[in-house]
Amino acid sequence: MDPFDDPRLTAMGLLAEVSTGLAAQLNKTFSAAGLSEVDFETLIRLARSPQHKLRMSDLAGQTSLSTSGITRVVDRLEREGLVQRCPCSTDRRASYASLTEAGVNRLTALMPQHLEDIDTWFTSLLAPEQLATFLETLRTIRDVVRPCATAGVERVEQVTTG
Amino acid sequence: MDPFDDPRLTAMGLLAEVSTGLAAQLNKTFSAAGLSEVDFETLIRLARSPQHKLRMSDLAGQTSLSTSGITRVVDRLEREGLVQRCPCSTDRRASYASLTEAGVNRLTALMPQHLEDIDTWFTSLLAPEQLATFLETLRTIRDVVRPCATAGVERVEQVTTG
DNA sequence: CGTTGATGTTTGCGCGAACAACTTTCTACA
DNA sequence: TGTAGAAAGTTGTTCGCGCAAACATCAACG
Repeated sequence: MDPFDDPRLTAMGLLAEVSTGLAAQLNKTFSAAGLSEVDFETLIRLARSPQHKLRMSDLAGQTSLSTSGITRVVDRLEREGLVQRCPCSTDRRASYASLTEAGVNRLTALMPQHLEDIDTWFTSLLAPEQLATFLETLRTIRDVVRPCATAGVERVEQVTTG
Repeated sequence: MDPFDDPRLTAMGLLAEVSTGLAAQLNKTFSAAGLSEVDFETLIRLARSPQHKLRMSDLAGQTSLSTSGITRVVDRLEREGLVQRCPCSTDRRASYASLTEAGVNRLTALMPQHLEDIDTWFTSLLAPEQLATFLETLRTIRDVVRPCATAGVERVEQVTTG
């Protein structure tokens, strides 16, 4: 038998295809707004954080970019005026990246199209209950593969499942 | 109200986190075998193709790499002896990339660990029925976002599980 | 209070991938 | 049959990102 024909490979491949294919579709809207996928990811993480700001390393933790990668992304976004660095009052090593008004505006401008894209290529394809089940399954996996995805949001104690 | 707190954003973010987080876990095994994620993706696509070979552009279509990207990947893999180019008998512009025996061996060697990884971080987390439902949903989305994912296969669709 | 090690961020460097231009070959059409 | 245009693949160029080293600051400890 062919050892490369395993249902687990198929399952994994399917997940990868969906993720990259979906990302490719959403990318169109990003680039129409002059943003890369990474740019958008960075901006939206800031937008969804308290006071629209986050420490550089927390940003790195949330985006699966390295800290040096975040430095460069924030450099670019700052040059475009979408983000600004501001010092941390309690730790002079650290700095916050915070959304500027222009950054909020840029996000706000593309958000309707982005949400429509997600609908078109993802959520509207599924019945409400099917979507809920799907998300529940994703959460199950997420909690295992990304125990630290909530860095900078909260201090969460992680329990090993034994 | 915060316009950046939409369930669709959460859903999309969850899917992205799962996909990248899972990929990061699987990557450990790849690099232990001296392969990058892209290398592995390329090799496995070849392994799962008839006669273990595929035209360069079909390879590009299946891997979401550009054709020039595939050229370089195959350059590398050929230098390592895992893949070899051979001309297409009916079209002298085209060339096939085909797995060498060394390539098959390399894949065979890491496959047990890879399958175990998929189990550990993905499939074993879900009940059989839950997994089946999950894959069904993934197929639904895949068929919409990636209509051409089967380029070069031309054959049948995979067997539906259950 | 100075030294040592840890932590947060930035820079030097190299690799890998996309885009566009180019070469070769195929196909269509007159 | 000859020409135009399309298609497959490779190469030049550019740029983004990760790794490791450097730099700045903090925390601990004598």
